[in-house]
Amino acid sequence: MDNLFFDPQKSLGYMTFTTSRLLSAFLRRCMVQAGIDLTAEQWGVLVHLWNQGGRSQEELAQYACVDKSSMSRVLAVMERRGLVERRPDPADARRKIIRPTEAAEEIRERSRAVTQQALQAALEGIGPEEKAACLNVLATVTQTLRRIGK
Amino acid sequence: MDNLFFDPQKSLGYMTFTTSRLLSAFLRRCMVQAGIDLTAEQWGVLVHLWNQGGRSQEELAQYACVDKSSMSRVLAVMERRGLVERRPDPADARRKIIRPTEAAEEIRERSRAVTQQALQAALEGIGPEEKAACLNVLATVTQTLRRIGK
DNA sequence: ATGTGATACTTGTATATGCAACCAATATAG
DNA sequence: CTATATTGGTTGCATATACAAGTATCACAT
Repeated sequence: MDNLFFDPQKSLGYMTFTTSRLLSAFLRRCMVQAGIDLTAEQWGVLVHLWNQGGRSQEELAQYACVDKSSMSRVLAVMERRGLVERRPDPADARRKIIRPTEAAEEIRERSRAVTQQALQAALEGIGPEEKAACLNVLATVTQTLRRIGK
Repeated sequence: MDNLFFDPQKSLGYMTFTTSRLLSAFLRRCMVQAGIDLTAEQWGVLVHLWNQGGRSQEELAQYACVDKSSMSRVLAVMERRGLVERRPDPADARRKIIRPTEAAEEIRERSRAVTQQALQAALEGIGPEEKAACLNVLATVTQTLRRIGK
C-alpha cells in the first residue's frame, strides 16, 4: 500500500495550501453572508492596522509576507472601496501612511465576530493543545522560510 | 500584554495562509533554480495524475479543492506548455481525460527531488511527531471545511 | 420519445500574486 | 557637494482564484 508517487496527505505543502484556500474561501462566504464585502487578504490588512496603527505599504507587505507590488494593488482596491486612506508621509515623500477609514471602523467589530465564528466552525473537534502544537509548527516553518526563503 | 484587536499568530487562518504562500513561493524558486518551470499548482496537478492516472478536470478540481473553472484555466496553461494532454472521453463527450505528456515524464523524478529537498529545508528543526500532529490537525480542518464549507 | 434536470467544461469579471523593470526621493560614500 | 546606492512605491506581464452565467451532452422520468 501507499505506492504513491508522492503522498500529498503527508506533505506540509499540500496540506497548508489546501487548508489555507478552503479557509479563505469559507471566511469570504461568511463575510458576504454577514453583509460584509471583505476578502481574506483585505481583512488581514485591516487586522494589522487595528493592531499596530497606521503603517507603510512596505511594512504591511512584510507582515503579510507578500511582494510590495501585491500589497500596492490590494491597497488600491481597498482605497477605491473606501476602506483605507493613503496619505503621503510628511517625513519622507517616498512613503505613504495607510489608515483605516470610518467605513472600516464601522465593520470592525462585526467582521471580527464573523472571523471568530468561522474559525470556531472550522476547528470543530480540535483540542486547544492540538491547535497550539499545530500553530507552533507553522510558526517555526514561517520563521525558517522568512530566513532562507529568498 | 497581548492587547491586540486580533492576534494573527494564534489564528489558524493567518498561519496557514502565510505558511502556504511562503512555501509555494519557495518551491517555485527551487524549481526555477533547478531549471524546471512549474508552479506549485501545476506540480499539484501532475502529482495527482502520477498518483492516480488519467483523470477528468472535475476530479482534479475536487482533489485540489479549487473551483472547476480555476482548474480549467490551470490546465489550459499546462496544455499550452506541453505538460498535459486533454482528450475527449470516448465514453462521455462532455468529459476530457487529462494525461501527462512525455515532456512531463521527463521532469517527473527531478521535480519530486526538488520538492522533497525544499520541504526538508522548510521543516528544519521540526520533529516527525510534531509534523504528524500538525498534518493531523490540518487534515481534520480540511475534512470539516469540505463538509460544511459550502 | 421527449422534456427536464444534472453534469462537464468554458468564459466574463473582479481580485490576488510574483517578478522584473521603472521612477522618485532619500542616504551615503568619496 | 556630487555621484552612486538604496528605499518606497507603481506598472507590465503571466499565473491563479471564485462566482456567475453560458453551452453542450447525458440521464432519467413520464
